[in-house]
Amino acid sequence: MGSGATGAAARRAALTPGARRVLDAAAELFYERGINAVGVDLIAQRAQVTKKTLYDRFGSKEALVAAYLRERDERWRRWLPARLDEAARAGGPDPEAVAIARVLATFDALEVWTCRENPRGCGFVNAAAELPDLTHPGRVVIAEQKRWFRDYLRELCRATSASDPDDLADELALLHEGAMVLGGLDAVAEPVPLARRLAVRALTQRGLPAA
Amino acid sequence: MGSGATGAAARRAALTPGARRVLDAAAELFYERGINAVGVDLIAQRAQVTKKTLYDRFGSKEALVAAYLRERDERWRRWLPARLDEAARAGGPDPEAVAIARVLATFDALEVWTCRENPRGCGFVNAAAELPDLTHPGRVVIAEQKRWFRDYLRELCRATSASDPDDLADELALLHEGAMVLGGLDAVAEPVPLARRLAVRALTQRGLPAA
DNA sequence: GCGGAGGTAAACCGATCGGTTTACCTGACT
DNA sequence: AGTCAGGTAAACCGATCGGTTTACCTCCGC
Repeated sequence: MGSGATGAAARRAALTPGARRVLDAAAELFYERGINAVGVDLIAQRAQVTKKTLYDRFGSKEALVAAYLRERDERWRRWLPARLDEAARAGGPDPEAVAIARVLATFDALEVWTCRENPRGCGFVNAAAELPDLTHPGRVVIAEQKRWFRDYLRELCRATSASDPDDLADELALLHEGAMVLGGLDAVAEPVPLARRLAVRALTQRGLPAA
Repeated sequence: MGSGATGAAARRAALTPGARRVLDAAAELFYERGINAVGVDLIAQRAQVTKKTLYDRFGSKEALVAAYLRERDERWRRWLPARLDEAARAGGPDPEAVAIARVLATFDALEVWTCRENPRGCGFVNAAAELPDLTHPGRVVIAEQKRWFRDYLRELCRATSASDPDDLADELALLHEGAMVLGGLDAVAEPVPLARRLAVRALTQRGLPAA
């Protein structure tokens, strides 16, 4: 753990070309068809790799599932803040206004993200449905992801002058989850804007001037 | 469709004792472990029935999955309105107040329901995660369930003097889904009260006196 | 020039998958 | 007395599951 690249980037770069293809194929298949419905043989075939290579790199299907979820989580953690920084730069000089803009920008980001990556609903919620065992390594990643997002929302809310920002963060988390689920079931036409309007209301209720 | 019992009750009563046990066992196992993780052999064993009986009564696993979801849907459709009628009777003589009480009572009902039947999140959302094929008979039942609940919420909202009641109903649906998902992941301590508070805000925003 | 990492190809393992078949038994209704 | 629905018990089917093994090949760095 000395000098040079560390953490997520290092782990990603450390992947063998074959392993990279395996993980990509697994990600696509697990999300689109469900984890238990996809066998390792199919993954190996899609990745143009033998099963031996798959097991040499990942050890087990369980571990591959965890790797899939971990990478999905990392992508989200890298992408979301970048997106919010963009929105913040576009805002005015007023720090309070910027903080509020960042909170609401999470919904604009969600809109883009769900279109691109979540047509079948939240990958973590779907995975949790298939992994009832709480000790499964994938379940641990899911718990970490939900925890991270909650804490991130708290940060954003605390940056505003909202009363009870932690409570506000929980409300926003609920709105995000609801929008993703409804989007996956297409039970409602435009769930994200719906959630955003509810979020605006939650902000104004707390005395914030939400444009 | 002449005299005597009809519809759901008839379908339920029509079940053979063996078939009844199969459906009960399947419901428990499908919900707790996931649909694809449960084999027909295990279901038959739990129901103390041979596989032949299972296939004689249900024809296929697909059909059994659909029957499981259909019964879950029927239970919910029977239970929820009964619950709301209770809440309405407890309300005062003012019809507007009663209508509002019924809307909010959906969240009190949800609280009870999730404790009793949904510790692992919404059974329909979980099932949808495992059934990517939109033509699967189970998927059809899921679509019907979401549709029914949406329409039911619209009814409730239209009974109030809320402006744009259909839109309000969509918001409430989103809050319900969000609360169920968060409850299943226990990412938040008390998701249902959280959703209920957001619902109250949605009502007051529309000029309704939500107690 | 040699060893080890990364890989292919393919056979193999026991277990389980969804589903079928044959033979026999039981109790209720006609 | 006879029929038939609802069942048990158990063998059987081909396919697939997650996972392992053996043998061989290739390229890169020391």
